[in-house]
Amino acid sequence: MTARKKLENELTKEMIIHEAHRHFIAHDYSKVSMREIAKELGCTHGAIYYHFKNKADLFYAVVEHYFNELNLILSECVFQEGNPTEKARNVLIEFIKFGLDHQSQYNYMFMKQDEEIDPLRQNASIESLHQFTKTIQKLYNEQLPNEEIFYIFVSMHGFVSHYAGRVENFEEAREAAERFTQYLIRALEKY
Amino acid sequence: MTARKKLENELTKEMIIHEAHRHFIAHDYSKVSMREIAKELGCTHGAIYYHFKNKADLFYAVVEHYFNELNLILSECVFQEGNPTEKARNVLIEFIKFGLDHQSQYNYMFMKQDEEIDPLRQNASIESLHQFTKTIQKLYNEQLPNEEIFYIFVSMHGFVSHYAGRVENFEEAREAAERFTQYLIRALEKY
DNA sequence: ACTCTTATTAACCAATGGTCAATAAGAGGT
DNA sequence: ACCTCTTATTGACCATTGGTTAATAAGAGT
Repeated sequence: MTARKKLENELTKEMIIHEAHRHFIAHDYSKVSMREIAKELGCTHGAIYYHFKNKADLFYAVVEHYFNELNLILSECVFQEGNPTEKARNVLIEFIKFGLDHQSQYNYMFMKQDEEIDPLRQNASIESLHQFTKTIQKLYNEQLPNEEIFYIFVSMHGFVSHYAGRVENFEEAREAAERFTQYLIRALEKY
Repeated sequence: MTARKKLENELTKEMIIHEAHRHFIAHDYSKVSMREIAKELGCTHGAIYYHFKNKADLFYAVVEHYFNELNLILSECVFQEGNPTEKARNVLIEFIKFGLDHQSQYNYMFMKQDEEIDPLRQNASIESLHQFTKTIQKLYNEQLPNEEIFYIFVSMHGFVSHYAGRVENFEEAREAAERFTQYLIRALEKY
């Protein structure tokens, strides 16, 4: 059976995700309504429910992209120039940069605890921690205790979640982030 | 003018806060409705709006108590037995304990970024950070750079917000918390 | 008795997430 | 051309929500 030809203005999941994304980066989950999104897509909100089972489902489809993006960023840090220390610090910086440049997403990826959303997101967020640990281990020839890396992760997470909402983007917290990552790496290497 | 005698079943702010508190510790802010609270108080939700200008206002009245409690806990740590290092670590432990034993509240006190709530809470949360800094400084004879203490605060905050939702209470994370605080103090004293 | 203030109700509003029967319209077979 | 199957979409509908407001009840002071 050949795939049915899309009508002129037929809705696709991608179109919906794209539009939803625009709204979720601008406003909190609870402030974004399915009707708003539908309006801008030129359809009724009922149509969205044909493609996504509910609001949380649509939201997760949006956030999933960000997990992929973050994992990519982290894994690419290894191939940049510099010694292990510099590279490791860069991993931290990039993580923080991601967190502060995509605050709403970060919020949902790592912070928000909401039954409505959580089951879907749990795995992806653990996966990201794994990715982070693996990356750092590689830089230090697997010599560090995983626990020590976990401490770094947790602390870095604290930095992001503290500055989120207080600054608009990473740039505004760059200096603080640089000092903080220096502090973290120092602690790591003094171990 | 003598204060008007309360009717038999007249509503008081305290009654409302008490009932609201019961709901907010059990469910997320967005899941708690003014009508639920009113129902259990035996009044209509309109009556609550006479005492509190809106839901966020009521919520903050609930959370305010927790800021006071936390500040009290932190300030009392100084008077316990032990050397400065032990005392300092105890401050961290107590902070984490508070965070993990009152997760929903902690969430709103330090994490949630919501225009609806934020303006009210901003000051109190900064105040808590001040309290923390002052306490630690006192223990180390004002010898530390404030920035270093801030790093500890941020990291500790990261620990709490990572474990929140993953454990039920402080007890379940006690061992991890003890190792983590050791790590933090070590980093602080090696400065 | 009258007035003032305080507290509460009940009806109302606009908005929300979600459901569903009805329907439009392409695809395939006859 | 006609019928049928499937897919996509509408629009009416529902319960629930935060919030507003006119009406009202009732104690206090004069």
